[in-house]
Amino acid sequence: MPDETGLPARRSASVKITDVAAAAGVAPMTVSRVINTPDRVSPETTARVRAAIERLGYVPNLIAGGLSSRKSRMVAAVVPTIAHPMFAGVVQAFSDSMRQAGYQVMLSISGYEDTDDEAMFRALLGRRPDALLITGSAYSPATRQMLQEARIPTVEIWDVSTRPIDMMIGFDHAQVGAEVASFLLAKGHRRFASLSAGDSRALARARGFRERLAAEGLGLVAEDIAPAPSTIGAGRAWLRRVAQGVGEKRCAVLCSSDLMAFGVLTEALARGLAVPGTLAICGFGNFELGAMCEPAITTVNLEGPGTGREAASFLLRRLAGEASTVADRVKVPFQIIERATT
Amino acid sequence: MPDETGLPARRSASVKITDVAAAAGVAPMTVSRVINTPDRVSPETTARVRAAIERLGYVPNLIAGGLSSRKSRMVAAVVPTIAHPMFAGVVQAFSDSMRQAGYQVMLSISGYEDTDDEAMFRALLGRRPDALLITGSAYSPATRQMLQEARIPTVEIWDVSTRPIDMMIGFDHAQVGAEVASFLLAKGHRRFASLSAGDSRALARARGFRERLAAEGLGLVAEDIAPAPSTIGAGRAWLRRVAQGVGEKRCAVLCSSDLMAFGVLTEALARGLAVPGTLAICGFGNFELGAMCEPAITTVNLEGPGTGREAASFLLRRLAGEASTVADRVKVPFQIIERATT
DNA sequence: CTGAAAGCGCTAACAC
DNA sequence: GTGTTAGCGCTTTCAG
Repeated sequence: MPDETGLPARRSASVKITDVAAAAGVAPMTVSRVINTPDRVSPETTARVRAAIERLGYVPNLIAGGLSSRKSRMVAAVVPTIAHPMFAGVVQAFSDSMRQAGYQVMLSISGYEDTDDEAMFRALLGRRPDALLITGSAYSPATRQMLQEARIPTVEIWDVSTRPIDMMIGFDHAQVGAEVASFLLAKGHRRFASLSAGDSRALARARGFRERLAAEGLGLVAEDIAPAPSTIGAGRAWLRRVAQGVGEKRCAVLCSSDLMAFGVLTEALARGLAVPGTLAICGFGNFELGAMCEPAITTVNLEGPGTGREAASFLLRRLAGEASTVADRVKVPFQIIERATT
Repeated sequence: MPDETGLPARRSASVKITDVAAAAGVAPMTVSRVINTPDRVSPETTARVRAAIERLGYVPNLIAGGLSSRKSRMVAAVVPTIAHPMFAGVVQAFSDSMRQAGYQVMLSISGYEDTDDEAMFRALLGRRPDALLITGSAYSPATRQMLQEARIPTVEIWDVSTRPIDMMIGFDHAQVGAEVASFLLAKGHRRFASLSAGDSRALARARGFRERLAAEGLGLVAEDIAPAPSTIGAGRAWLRRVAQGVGEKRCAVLCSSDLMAFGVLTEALARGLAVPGTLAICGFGNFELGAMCEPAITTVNLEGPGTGREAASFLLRRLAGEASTVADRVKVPFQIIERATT
């Protein structure tokens, strides 16, 4: 008799391990072994079970398995955006590495606004990820406590300024700003401007930049903030607004990203400002765009994909049972790449 | 007596519903109700339970709950890359919409190579997502069957050329190519070239372009393929290679994306080729870059975020119990946006 | 090498 | 409005 759907011999709504076991004439536990520890099952049994799995189209319920073994084989990743090449690269590399090791990534895009991070992390931790990747450190004390009590390997990337929850891969954003300032000073610049995105790390770079200049007794011709994340449009719009003041004499500007820098560059060329003659421009992030445009943009290199891979390897090592070491707190090196805009 | 860790009065390794129930003096089921259906519990009880939850730092195990209720409240999303603004936009919008509705996104970045899609989908479906977003349609028959047997709402985006598994939001890539050809013909062009990324959909656009021109008795001066995904660098490298042939007489080129188009544009300007005088360029995707660079690039607009949001709303509607309708097969409109490079 | 029993942490279904 | 019972589909543990 055909079932309700009218389809002939339809497979059961969801094939489970007991169905496979019955079909293969073994205990459910043996099916489980064939899947998870095949070397502990005889070749003949394995073959029979495999055939049954194939025939029934069995897809093991990892949720049920995870509940039992207390391992979800999922990891959570939190980034502010993936619209930026930097974070897209981090997420892509991280996700590749984790997937190869059998982990599935739950992605949370947190945005830059301070929305309810506690609710977000609660939703994440409720799914019992085996490990956690977090970008930055703008969480509340309550959230911090929740993360610590989750007692899972956690790596924070993209910053080093706070006491870490667990592991950390990042760098000092203020230091980047300061080093760019030093670099530009060494090139003979004396007039400066800064265009920053409104997120805490971009602002830290702008601050480092400003303070290093202040130490030389120099101020900024313009110091502006655009909503995060930084965009090409924000760069163009900014220069359109400040071109009069900034463009009247040789000036060097630090931008929050190569995207913004490209916007400033494009607007400068459209206005006939010489780059780097009248306006020197430094970006951040070393995106393909900055390397490929004309003139190519001086920037700060950071290895997003490298960070993603390293974060994965930190977590995987911990998941494999290795203890925490001091080396789990890594300062990512960065380099200023001088190109044609300075 | 302190526990093994030596920490004073440390909270249990993991607080569970029975702990909260005991602390509040109620049954576990009542705790569950306070969390999931608060209106069915008296205010006093709710208050007591809430206090216990707070005090113990209870984070409900959604995995266990999901196993019981057969709802994981997770959705899987598969995209070839997130390094491209188009897919980054789709994923970001999709993930926002789903998260607002209480769903967590499991992201799988499949790449463009034909790796083992069956293994990937098996890993995904094993986590029993409540719904599925898939980009494109390059899966094997076995995978297709697996997806159908999962019997969960599924939406395929970014293409319409195949018979869908379930819902679909996309457009005909060959048609896009053909319409760009018509557009360029109408502008008086008679010499053409095409630079395509090597993925099936970009190739379909290139084919549509070629065939529409062939119908007019016109061939292509150059027709090249670069590895997917398309990049700025590939665009520059291509023109460097073919500049002699392509640049000797007025020519119009179709690129797989605005990124590639920007690469071609930049190389053209660097070589002193007039754009659009000598070389006309059309991109695809309507990325910010193409709109903001000088000269701005003619492109095909597609609303990535809109697609992501619509995909989410399709799935959510289905998850809310609404039946499938014909309107679940949507052809996304696209428009040629004429800017300065044609 | 294989199996049986017990239970992971929660919720559906049914009492009361 | 609240509690009890019986699983969800798998793996752990212990026997053989």
